[in-house]
Amino acid sequence: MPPRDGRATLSTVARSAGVSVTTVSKVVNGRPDVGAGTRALVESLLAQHDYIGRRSPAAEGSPATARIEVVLEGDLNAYSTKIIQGVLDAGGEAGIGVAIGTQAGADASRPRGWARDLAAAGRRAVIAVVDEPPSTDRAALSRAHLPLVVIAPLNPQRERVTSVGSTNFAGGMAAAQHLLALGHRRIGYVGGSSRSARDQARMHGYRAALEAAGVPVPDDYQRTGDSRYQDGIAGGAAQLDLPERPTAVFAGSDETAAGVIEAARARGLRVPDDLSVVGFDDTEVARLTSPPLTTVRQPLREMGGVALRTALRLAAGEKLDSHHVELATELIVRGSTAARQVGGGADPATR
Amino acid sequence: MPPRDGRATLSTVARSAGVSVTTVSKVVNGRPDVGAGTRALVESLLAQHDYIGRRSPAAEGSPATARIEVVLEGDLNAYSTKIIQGVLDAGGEAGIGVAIGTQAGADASRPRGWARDLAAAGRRAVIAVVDEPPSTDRAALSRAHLPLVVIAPLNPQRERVTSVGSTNFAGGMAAAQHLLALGHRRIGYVGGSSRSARDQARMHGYRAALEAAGVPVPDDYQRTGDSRYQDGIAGGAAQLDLPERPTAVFAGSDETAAGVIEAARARGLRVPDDLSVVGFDDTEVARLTSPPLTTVRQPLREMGGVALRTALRLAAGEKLDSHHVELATELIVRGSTAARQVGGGADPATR
DNA sequence: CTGAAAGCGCTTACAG
DNA sequence: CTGAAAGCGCTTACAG
Repeated sequence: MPPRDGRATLSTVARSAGVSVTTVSKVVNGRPDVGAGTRALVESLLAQHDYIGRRSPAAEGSPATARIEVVLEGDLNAYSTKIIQGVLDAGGEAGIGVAIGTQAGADASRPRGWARDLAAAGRRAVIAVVDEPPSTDRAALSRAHLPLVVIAPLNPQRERVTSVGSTNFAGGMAAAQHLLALGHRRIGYVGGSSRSARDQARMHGYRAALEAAGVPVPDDYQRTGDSRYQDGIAGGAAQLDLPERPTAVFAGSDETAAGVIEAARARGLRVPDDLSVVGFDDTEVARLTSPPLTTVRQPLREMGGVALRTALRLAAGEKLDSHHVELATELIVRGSTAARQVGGGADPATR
Repeated sequence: MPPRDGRATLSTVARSAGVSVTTVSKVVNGRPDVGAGTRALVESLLAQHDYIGRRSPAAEGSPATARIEVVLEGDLNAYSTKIIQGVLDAGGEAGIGVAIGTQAGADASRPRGWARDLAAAGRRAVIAVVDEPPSTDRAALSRAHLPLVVIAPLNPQRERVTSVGSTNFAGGMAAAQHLLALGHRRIGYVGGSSRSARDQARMHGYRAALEAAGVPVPDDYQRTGDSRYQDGIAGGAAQLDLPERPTAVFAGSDETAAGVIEAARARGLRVPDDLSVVGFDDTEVARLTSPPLTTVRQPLREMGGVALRTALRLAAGEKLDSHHVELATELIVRGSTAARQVGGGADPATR
């Protein structure tokens, strides 16, 4: 009986190639004893027929078969690690295997048949921890009937892509309000790109809090660039070297905040005595800085879990209420913020 | 021809159960038309023989089929992340898919048939980032013909397990020699458990360097516990509160070092002016402390890559030259170490 | 409830 | 380099 689902068998392909099943089998298994022309012909027909071979009943049933593919941008870091932890946790609970994309190249250079291979290997959905999913990837996944969920994209609303994020605007507001409540009035911002709606929301939350409190926000107190350690050092340096330097800085990520702390230390300024610093994310970094970092927690693990469950729901053909969900951020107060010093902001050399 | 690798087939199980292949097939597929007693018998024999069914040539061919399972202990952290990055990189180069174990429970509580399920899902080998692979896991993997490679185990030589580590003794020596060269004579150690050969090697490397230089190593300068941030705070605090506190501390991990830096900061001591600190690992943490951390680099990415290639070699049935390989550590000098201050070690309040 | 028989998809030793 | 033939592991319609 031929496979009901219309999947190609060796004999389908052999017939259409006009060769024997034996020969097709050899090509599939990469045996050397096949003529070059024959091999090329058979290979093209295998691809045309989307041949994926006989399914293994064992693998079908196995909880170890990876159902979810996690796609990353660049290297793993403290941020993506927490998200992945959440995906793994939720996968473990659901009895679902999770594979991490081994990206030989960048997203731009996915191997041919990438999405089809994922489907053939048993994936049911893809979770991407990326700023912007390339449209080529989205098209390929859609052809392979693999739903995609993006975690914390730069511009969640712009694309018609299912995504999970957090309340960036509220987080930025909470950070600034915390600093205002500590008596700070000169509050700088060092954050991510202005092309990112995500980072814009954080910055505008900060601005909204300051404006509501009647506190001015000079242009040179707002610095946007990338969100890495080096950007924190550069942005922190620029602000701390101002004639009227801020007494507090809200950084758009924990890494950036670590850079700001280092910029302060390099200038002999103490955190939090001379400078309060608030980060964003609450990755492992926030626990390890000196002092430990006050930060706006993004529930990254939870976001990973929501992404996994959403992905499974899409794979099961369910409809979603909304294609974008945001989880609440929360201010975590640690040791990097303190009440504004009397006379704070003076040059430490004059003390 | 029966499978060479000794895997059970339906007929193996049928013979040992004294029933037909048909009946065994029905049990495997959960068909209802099998007597309860027969089903129970067959099921127990399937388990006994570790039956995993025939391999799917389909999934065989797909580069997306996860061939390697990475097993973790507890949550992902900066350390395991770098290793996994190395595994992913090497997997990408080899065109090999990598899955991360979704451990619902701890290692102790692997689900029944764990290793068998992995084999059925196409895994060829397992890489464990764990202190000690439980013998139950090792037995299960061996029955499922899945080779195991352990990365940086506590006691690499003790077990007959293939493992990849780094030159811990040499690393400890390099750290201490660096501090000695900077003029330090009161050099403390805050490191991992004394039950761990890995941590012992680091400590003895440190001791060897000090003894070779004729520098005494008082007992209360050597503190062992766990290797986390909190242990660094506690260990750092204990040493910094000594009547004659060290002017430099070698910490057994970057996290511990971050804790020592925090203990110093909490006491108003500046790093590196009042206290030099050397870490171990060179994870992302080392870049983000203030000041950036001088540390002994373990080539964690490379170790992940070597583990992957070793695992594939074992899966292909190759013999290894050695069941344990160590990659070289290397001292990375950053900002947390400096020449001993003239008068260094005095209470800062008296300056 | 059980299993002999037929048949599928695939692989391989071997003849040409 | 190619494929007919034998055979493996598995499934299923069917006889008892």
